[in-house]
Amino acid sequence: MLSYTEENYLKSLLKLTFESGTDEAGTNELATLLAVKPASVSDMLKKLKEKELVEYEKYGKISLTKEGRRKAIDVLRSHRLWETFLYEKLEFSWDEVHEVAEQLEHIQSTKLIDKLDKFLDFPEFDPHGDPIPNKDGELKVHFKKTLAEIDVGNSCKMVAVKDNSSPFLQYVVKVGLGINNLISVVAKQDYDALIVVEVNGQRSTVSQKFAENIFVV
Amino acid sequence: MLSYTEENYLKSLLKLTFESGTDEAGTNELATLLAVKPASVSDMLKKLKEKELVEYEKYGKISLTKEGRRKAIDVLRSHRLWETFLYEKLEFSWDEVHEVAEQLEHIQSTKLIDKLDKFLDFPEFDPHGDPIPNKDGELKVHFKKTLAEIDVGNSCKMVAVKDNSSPFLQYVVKVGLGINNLISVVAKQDYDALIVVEVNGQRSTVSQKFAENIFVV
DNA sequence: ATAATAAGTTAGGTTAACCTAACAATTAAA
DNA sequence: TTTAATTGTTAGGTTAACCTAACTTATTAT
Repeated sequence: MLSYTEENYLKSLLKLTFESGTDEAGTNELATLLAVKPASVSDMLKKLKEKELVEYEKYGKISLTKEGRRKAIDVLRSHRLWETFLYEKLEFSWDEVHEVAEQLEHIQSTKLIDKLDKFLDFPEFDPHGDPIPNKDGELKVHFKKTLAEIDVGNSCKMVAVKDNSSPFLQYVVKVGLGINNLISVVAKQDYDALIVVEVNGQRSTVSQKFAENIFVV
Repeated sequence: MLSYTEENYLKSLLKLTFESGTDEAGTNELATLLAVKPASVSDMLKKLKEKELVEYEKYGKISLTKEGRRKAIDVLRSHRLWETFLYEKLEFSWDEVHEVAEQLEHIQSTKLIDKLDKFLDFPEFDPHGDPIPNKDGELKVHFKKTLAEIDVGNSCKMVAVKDNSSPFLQYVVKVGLGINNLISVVAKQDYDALIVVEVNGQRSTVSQKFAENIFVV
């Protein structure tokens, strides 16, 4: 049985891996997200490593084990189901659900979560549009936006690719893109759906098709 | 803001006062109910006294202050509303609701509880028949059984009276009854609804009307 | 390649809530 | 009313999760 705090560490670790697109995270990052000092994170990592929920070596990167990831996904599932409940059944507003769900997500009862899931008719997305993992820990979609959905003048960070084929990946590199790069959308041609982006000062023109295969946050 | 643990102490104290019919409790009693050692209770009582949630002097009886009682009632309200929710909406069985409600009752959000209350259409009783305090901390009924509902051969403990008039109270004393007395129901006459009870070895015959004004547990 | 900066760890300390063991006060029984 | 049993308190210790301050390792920039 995990403590409230351990669950929060795992959940935050999962969040960081989602956001970075890699499956690794650092101590400071995690400390910031949890609003805790890095020293506390070092402490907790020892415990989580003992329990085989994370993998890491001193001064190395942190990643979730299969079991750790599963536990984290269960917390996420719980959180998003509660958000959905608060929004749909109790008429909480969009911005109020998170805070209360932060507490509710730690209630220990698999039965409760599964019954809640059924009561809500097995929703696939929470009020923020984020996917809700199912009973088996499966998420339908990991990232909600593609580069194609970013409006002119806005920026975003590349997080993953949809298409893993070599030709595509080679093209990505050529444009100067890579995981964690910041992308600014400079202009869009409505007529032929071309998009002008800027990455590290380098401008490139890409197609709609290309942009739909780049996941961003 | 009270901790999870402080809330449990207050809740248990309220429970003891309900059960004993007085508004006082002892350290050992409380320790047993909380599954904790008496020494821990002594520790906590200091803290609760500091916060003006309980009144007590060393080696004396413990009682809730007005504020402490109010907090305890809010926890009770939360607990019973959650039990109702689990039973009515999530199809939990009668015996499963308590354990999960023990956790849910500590979620900190007045808004959540009030919205839940509304969602359930302001129920007055939980699945066990216990009254649910309203938003202002008012309970409709404090005790669910009267002496009239006890079957022949069973015993119960007197906890309170419904009728506070002098004639009735004098009659109560005459029968040998008082707060905390154990009562055995020896026989019942169906025809004229008379009940034979035994209190401290003393047998008395009382009417249905009388029995309906004695609350028991 | 070395120095400066950032990132991560360790040692030692704090707090809340618990514990045991020893003691003190109260209540009940002889 | 003195003893015995019960009840309650205190002192000192433990654990989880946090902290600060000092240190070590890794990364980045010159």
